[in-house]
Amino acid sequence: MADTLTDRSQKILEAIIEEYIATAQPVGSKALTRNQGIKLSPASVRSVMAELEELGYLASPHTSAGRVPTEKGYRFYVDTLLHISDLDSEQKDQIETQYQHHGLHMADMLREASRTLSSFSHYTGLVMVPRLRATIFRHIEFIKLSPRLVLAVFVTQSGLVQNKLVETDEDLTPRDLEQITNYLNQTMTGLSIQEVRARVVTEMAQEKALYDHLLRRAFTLSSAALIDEVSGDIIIEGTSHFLEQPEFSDLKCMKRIVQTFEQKSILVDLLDRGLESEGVQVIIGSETECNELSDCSLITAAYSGKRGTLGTLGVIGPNRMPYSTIIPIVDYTANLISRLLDTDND
Amino acid sequence: MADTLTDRSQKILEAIIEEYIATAQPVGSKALTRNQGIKLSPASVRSVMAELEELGYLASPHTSAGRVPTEKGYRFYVDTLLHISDLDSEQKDQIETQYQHHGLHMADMLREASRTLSSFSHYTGLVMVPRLRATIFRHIEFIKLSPRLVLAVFVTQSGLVQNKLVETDEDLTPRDLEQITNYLNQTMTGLSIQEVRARVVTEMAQEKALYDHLLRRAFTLSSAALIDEVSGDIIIEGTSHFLEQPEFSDLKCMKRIVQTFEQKSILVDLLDRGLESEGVQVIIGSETECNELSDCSLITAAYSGKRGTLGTLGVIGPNRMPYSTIIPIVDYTANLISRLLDTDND
DNA sequence: TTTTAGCACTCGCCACAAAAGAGTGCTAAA
DNA sequence: TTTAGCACTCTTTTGTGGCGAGTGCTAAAA
Repeated sequence: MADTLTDRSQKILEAIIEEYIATAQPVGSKALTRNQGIKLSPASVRSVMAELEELGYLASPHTSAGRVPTEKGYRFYVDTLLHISDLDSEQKDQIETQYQHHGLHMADMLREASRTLSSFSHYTGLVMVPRLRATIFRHIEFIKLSPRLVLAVFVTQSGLVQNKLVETDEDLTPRDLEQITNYLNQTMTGLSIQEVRARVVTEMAQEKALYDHLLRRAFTLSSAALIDEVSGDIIIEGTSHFLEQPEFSDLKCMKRIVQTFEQKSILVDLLDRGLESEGVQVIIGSETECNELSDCSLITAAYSGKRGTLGTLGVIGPNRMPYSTIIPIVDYTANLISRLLDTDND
Repeated sequence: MADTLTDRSQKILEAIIEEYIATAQPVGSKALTRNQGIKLSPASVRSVMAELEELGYLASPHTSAGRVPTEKGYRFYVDTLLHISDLDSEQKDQIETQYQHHGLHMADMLREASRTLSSFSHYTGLVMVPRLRATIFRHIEFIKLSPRLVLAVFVTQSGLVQNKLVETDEDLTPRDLEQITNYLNQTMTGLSIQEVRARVVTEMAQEKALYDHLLRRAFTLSSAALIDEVSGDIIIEGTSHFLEQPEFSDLKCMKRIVQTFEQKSILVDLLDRGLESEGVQVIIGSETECNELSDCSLITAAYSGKRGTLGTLGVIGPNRMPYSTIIPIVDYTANLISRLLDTDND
């Protein structure tokens, strides 16, 4: 197929998609000629529309309705038609001020990011909490709570704090713990968690370490403390915006989506995809590879700390999203978070 | 008004409410005589129903529909008609096993409680994270992250771990921090947070403390670390169950409720109410004193640790909830959590 | 006195039909 | 190549009548 659409076809496709995004109604030829700067008669537009439908960019719900973009249509729109403008500085300021009243705590910041994404986009905000494995060791501390119970507090370079309760088989003294703490902090600081883990494993394997009681304990404790959660956590805000979308007025369908959100794991996978990419990613409909989300699209971007990508954040909504306004919001938020993480915990 | 309903009226009211809870349909006189062990003719039932409507226990949506319980009806039902049975041991086991795969971390346990409440009740689970002020000091630790940045890790008797980043105006050495940590842990362990706070305030006010550099620092740091969050946090699970309720098929109304959930603060207030009461509380409809929740009811119970009430948990759903099955679930869960908190962190 | 059967009445719900409206594709003219 | 005209299709809306469920009242039965 000659997939190179003529200039005119592209203009019309763009106009249709934007009209549909704005109204959620199938758009007809007449409506197009009325609203936009399209200088053609409805009849001409119709022939182009028929062509676009033939090529799979549009679909008609039924004979006497207008046209609706297909996923292919959205994809083409996002890839080649869309011109995204920068946020105006007023909006940037507005977003930025949301973070000022918050503390330095990374968790608070990420929650606020999700809220902000949601309230500025009017869709649902998603923020993935950094996977442990993506982080850099900064500090670990073991606190003895009771004879066999130790609280491991682990702080990453980016300021993420993670607690884990560890049961020990021997009664370690505070002095032991202090030594272990000191040892680990001296040797591990600045290493990535992968490196730390690898180190723990190899050193534990070497016999010489096994002779050293202290070291063995240190490695046992730290490996218990640094077990990665199976799946990363995710912060979802603004689910209620989904209830505003006319396309989800069907309660059955609505419920499936909300349940998928509550499960979280699927969203984690989707956000994971954006980890390695630069800039803003758009996942449309069935590209989610999840039946429940086949009418949803995600706009995601990765955020990073001092050393490399930490996680991703974004917005999820119906396919019919105003990409041109939301992409800059996601982009700006990701950059803002990266900036804050860079400077905050110096 | 002679508010003492006759035995027969009560029976009929009970039957109507239970029928309505089961079917979500207005119940008519005929349906009643068919289903239940009511040995009266529809006509007799009708006259009783008219009477109950007169007294405000029932309402009719329109002439040719059956009757629907009013809030007053539900209230009466819950207060005097309801006979709650214990959970059978099978269900108890089922609930209890949910907690076995989870670690010792209190936060995980509370999240699991919310999930369990939701999945066993088929409504929405709510768990309030203990307010700092309701807890007992167990351990505090200050970790130096950078010259002016200290991470305060605070552990309560019940095992709740709370982090706070504190900016200091002077560059404290690890040695300083250790001394401060030791001092606080020696003097404060076992005190309630109120007591700790009071102590910090009074000691800071005494001049003699001000001369002691170490002490002053200790109190400054700890008061910064122990500031109560304005509102407690809350764990909500199973919002999607609301989408199953026929009474909320109106999207507008649905959305208002979900938004209220997202805001959390209103739910926090509602859960707060149960803090001082023994046993299970039921809040019905407008008793929530929140317009958005005027069609919702809450079933809550307080849970406690070694020393006194820590927080509350419960279920929220439509007024038309099967109170008789949910009350035992909430009750049992609250007791279970209390038990786990008592034994876990010895 | 209490309960019940009978009956007229009200009202929402549903199915069906007709009309209205929106949009299309095709064809022929500009 | 573009456009006006037109017949056609299919949804949506509106209206109507009948059905069913349920009620309140009254008079008879227990």
